[in-house]
Amino acid sequence: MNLTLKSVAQELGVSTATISNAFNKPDQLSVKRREEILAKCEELGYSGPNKAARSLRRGKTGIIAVVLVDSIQYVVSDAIASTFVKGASRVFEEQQQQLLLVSGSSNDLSSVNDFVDGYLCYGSPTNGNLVNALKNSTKPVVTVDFNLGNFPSLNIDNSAATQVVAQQTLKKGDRIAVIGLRLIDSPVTCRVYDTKMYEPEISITRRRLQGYETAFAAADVIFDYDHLWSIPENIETHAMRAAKEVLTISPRPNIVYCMSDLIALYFIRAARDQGLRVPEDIRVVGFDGTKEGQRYQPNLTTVLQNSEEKGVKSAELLLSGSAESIILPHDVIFGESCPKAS
Amino acid sequence: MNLTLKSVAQELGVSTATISNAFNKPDQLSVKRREEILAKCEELGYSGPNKAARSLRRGKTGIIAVVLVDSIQYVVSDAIASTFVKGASRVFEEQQQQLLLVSGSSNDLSSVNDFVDGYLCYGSPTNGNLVNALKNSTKPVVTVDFNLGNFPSLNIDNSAATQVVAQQTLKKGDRIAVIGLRLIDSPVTCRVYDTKMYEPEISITRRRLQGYETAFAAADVIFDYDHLWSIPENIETHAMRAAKEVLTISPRPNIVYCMSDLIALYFIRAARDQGLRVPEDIRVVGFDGTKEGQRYQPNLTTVLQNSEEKGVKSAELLLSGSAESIILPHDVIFGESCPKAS
DNA sequence: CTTATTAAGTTAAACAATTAAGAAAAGACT
DNA sequence: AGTCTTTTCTTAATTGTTTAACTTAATAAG
Repeated sequence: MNLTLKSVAQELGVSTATISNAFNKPDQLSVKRREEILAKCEELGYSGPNKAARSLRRGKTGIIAVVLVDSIQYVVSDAIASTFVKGASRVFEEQQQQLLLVSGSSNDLSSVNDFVDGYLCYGSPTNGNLVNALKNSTKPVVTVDFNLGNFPSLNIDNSAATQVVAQQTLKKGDRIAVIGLRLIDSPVTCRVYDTKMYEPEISITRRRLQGYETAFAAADVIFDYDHLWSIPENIETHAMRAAKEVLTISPRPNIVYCMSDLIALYFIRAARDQGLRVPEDIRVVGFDGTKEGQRYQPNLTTVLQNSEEKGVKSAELLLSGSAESIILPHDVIFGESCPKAS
Repeated sequence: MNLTLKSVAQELGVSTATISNAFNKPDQLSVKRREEILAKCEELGYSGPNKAARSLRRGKTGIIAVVLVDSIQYVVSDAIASTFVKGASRVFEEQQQQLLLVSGSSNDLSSVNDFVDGYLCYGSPTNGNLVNALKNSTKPVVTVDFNLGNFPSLNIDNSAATQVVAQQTLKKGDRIAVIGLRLIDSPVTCRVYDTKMYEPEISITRRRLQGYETAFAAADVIFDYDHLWSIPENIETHAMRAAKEVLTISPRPNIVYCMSDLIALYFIRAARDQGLRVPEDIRVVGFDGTKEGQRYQPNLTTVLQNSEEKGVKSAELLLSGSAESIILPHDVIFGESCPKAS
């Protein structure tokens, strides 16, 4: 037989309300009675009110869904994303909230919606169904790295960051290439040309591109989208493919802006495989400020964003119930892969 | 106003049972009526029966807890563990089960127990409270990399693996050191000496040690626990610390068995920092068969275990309800870091 | 034209808690 | 002693479903 409030109440000869209060509202009964009850529960092996029933009645579950726009598999193997989860999970642990990891590829949230108190969404939601599901949510939502309707969000100023980097690295007469990440809705690595890109609202990388473009325009450097690549995932295969394509351009670009450190590192590798020197023959800029990028020889010129802090702040934002959005600061790091232009 | 079965039923002038059946048991009502109902629900924005209420009534939630003995932060940053999660999550996705990641540091499962249908537990449960919580669970449990009571489990034969590796690499007169992982209950890197180690039942690394010892004994090589280190976490800091301590032994060991590839790689780095050659001056053996270990120069002699398959098989085992335990096969790889002894 | 069978719905009792409102007992105050 | 508070506990409604058991209507069989 399963233990319930009712069965325990019977056992003790008190009402179910009293047992419930013993667990939830200690001031509603005498100290002595409360101790009796808790002792008896311990003895019987009753571990407290059933959470499903409680949440049904209360409308709260104590579980927060962390929605990862890319599949769970991706996040678990991606350093940036996993650091984000690390930060968020620390806050939830402190505030006694459980964390439910939800893959954004799952298209709808109906299967978990009733078990969670809110959503912490990370990534770039190129998945329209998911966006709709979130929009229609009656529960609190915080978005990270993208904006959605009036939901509070947490971002760094991506376009300002790339604009500053480009402005301070670009020289007159430079031949530019840009390797972007998820700029267009395609499963393959390719040039962008005139393909319709994701909207800046939704895509951080599109905003990064805007920053570059502003700087390019200000420096009177011509930049066409046939020198712009988009890779679908931040992994070796795609990065290498794009790098090799970039290196076939004639005349060869002498500066490459990459939208992640990972892309930048593989680009350097590809360039060296062809006997090119970085930064002498070709300068390379990254984005993220990963440890790998800083340890590498040459270390990367990049934008440092503190992913763990993103996790922490966004989790706090969600739990606070505040409706404000937050812009986190970032740092521009000048490394050997692309020295600051004087 | 919240939409419920009841409110939708009223709107349509039918009973709640009929609406429920429209969602759960299509054969209990006419096709026409069912379509009417589903259309109306769509129109009203009712997305189906509330899951909390359903689980209260049914006693099933459709959520599986993946319990990570180490903190979530650790797993997310550890390649082996994250590959495991990757495999498991694929199976759950296929079988329409949600995955709830639970940190084993949370000491008890009462906060999630009512929301899950079962537990998939990964790691070495050095946390006694957690072990008790699992033992008392009334829900299905599958353990991976350790055994707990009569619960079905999934393991590779750790002691056989290390025994074979040691047996085929050891030479007469070798001076041995072993760098273990979580062999004792300590937060610091240190020699084991006569400290009480975890039981083999619970600790895969203790079982690995047993394999080594069997081989050492068979080869008539003396091995004392003052040449045995234990590091608390599989990360750079601890690995480096242990490596440096090992390298101070005089006379210096000429073969080191490491209980993970990560430890082995950092050991090689530390040895080279001191001008030593691997394998000429000192031979190094790893464990796990990671990509990094195979790509490195020299590539590692190690034991390959397929973590993703572990995730897949254990998830399937849990969902199948079978009570059998599984021993997965492993491979011994001989690399340049420690050639096979002839 | 009965009678048996099947189909299509309804009723009402769980499921395991929470909580507002009320009752009884105990203490405090005049 | 009588009245007013406060403390302590109980009653009973409520949360959103599922499902066994029942009713009614329609169809098939004899």
